[in-house]
Amino acid sequence: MKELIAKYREKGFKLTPQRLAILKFLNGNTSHPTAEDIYSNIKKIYPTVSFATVYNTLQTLKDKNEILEITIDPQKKHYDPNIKPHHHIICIECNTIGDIFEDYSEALRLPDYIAMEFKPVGSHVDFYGLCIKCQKKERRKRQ
Amino acid sequence: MKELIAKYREKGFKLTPQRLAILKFLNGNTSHPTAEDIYSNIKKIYPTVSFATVYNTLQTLKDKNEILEITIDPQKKHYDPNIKPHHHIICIECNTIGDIFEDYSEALRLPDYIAMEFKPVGSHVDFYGLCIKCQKKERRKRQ
DNA sequence: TATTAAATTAGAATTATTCTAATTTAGATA
DNA sequence: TATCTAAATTAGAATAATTCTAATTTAATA
Ligand SMILES: [Mn+2]
Ligand SMILES: [Mn+2]
Ligand SMILES: [Zn+2]
Ligand SMILES: [Zn+2]
Repeated sequence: MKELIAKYREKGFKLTPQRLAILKFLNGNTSHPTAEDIYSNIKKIYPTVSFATVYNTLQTLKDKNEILEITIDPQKKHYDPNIKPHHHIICIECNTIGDIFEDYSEALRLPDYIAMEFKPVGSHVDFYGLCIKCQKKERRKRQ
Repeated sequence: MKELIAKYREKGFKLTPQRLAILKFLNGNTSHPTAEDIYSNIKKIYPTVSFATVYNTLQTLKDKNEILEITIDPQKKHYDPNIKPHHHIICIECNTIGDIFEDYSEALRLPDYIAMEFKPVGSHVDFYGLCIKCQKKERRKRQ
């Protein structure tokens, strides 16, 4: 907590209680929350917090490279405080997102022809699957 | 054109003029259009066409595995009539999407620990980059 | 303590997408 | 060919995610 405050103060963040609550919620969070998830969590502590604050804070954090915006879910954006390069797997039933810590960069060579069209700057692998919960539900349904 | 009609009639599509216009627009299209792109193109020929028709047709095509929905652009969905497995690169400036025809499946092995959480069913690589147009704009700006 | 740039807020606006319910029509059938 | 009907189309409303606005508050600084 102390370190969190120190870290963000160093980076020139103005540390309001709402922001701190958001930072605290995100810190070490591996659940890939949506803006709504963050909002409803913060609202428990600061009932008057607004969506604008959540979105503004997320934008600031994106700008300062403190979080990643994840686009694997077609319904909505998810946010990830883990900015170390990694990949994701999403459950095609319930949209739960899991982390994949593997370095595929060596294998993900682009074909030569693409250099005429794009200068690559990064990559990310979306895996699709069924989470255990949804596997169990499927099995139940089948019987 | 004849083949298009034959193909979709076989699959049990009811072939309305609006649908045919959509199918014709999508056929061989490598631009990864959005629903809006499709709508405004079809509107030129059928001025009374509605967004509902575009979305309904896209849904039907998805259900019958004739198109892919692409989630690489955080702003909106794009559609791809090329259903052969391939990957995409998106321009981080203008959102132009290009195709990457490379088979990375061999390299994209999931770590063992993930089997406890997910049963994988597929994967897709999102590449990020700058398209040539945007590279040129950047250069102009720098000078 | 006073100052002020930045953050917060409620609520409106925007944008993408989905839904609804009335109308039309493609394709099957007689 | 005329009739039938399930499926498709439509306008427009509804919903949901996100962004914007403009008034108010506040953290950090001097
Ligand atoms: Mn992650
Ligand atoms: Mn493609
Ligand atoms: Zn699941
Ligand atoms: Zn571009």
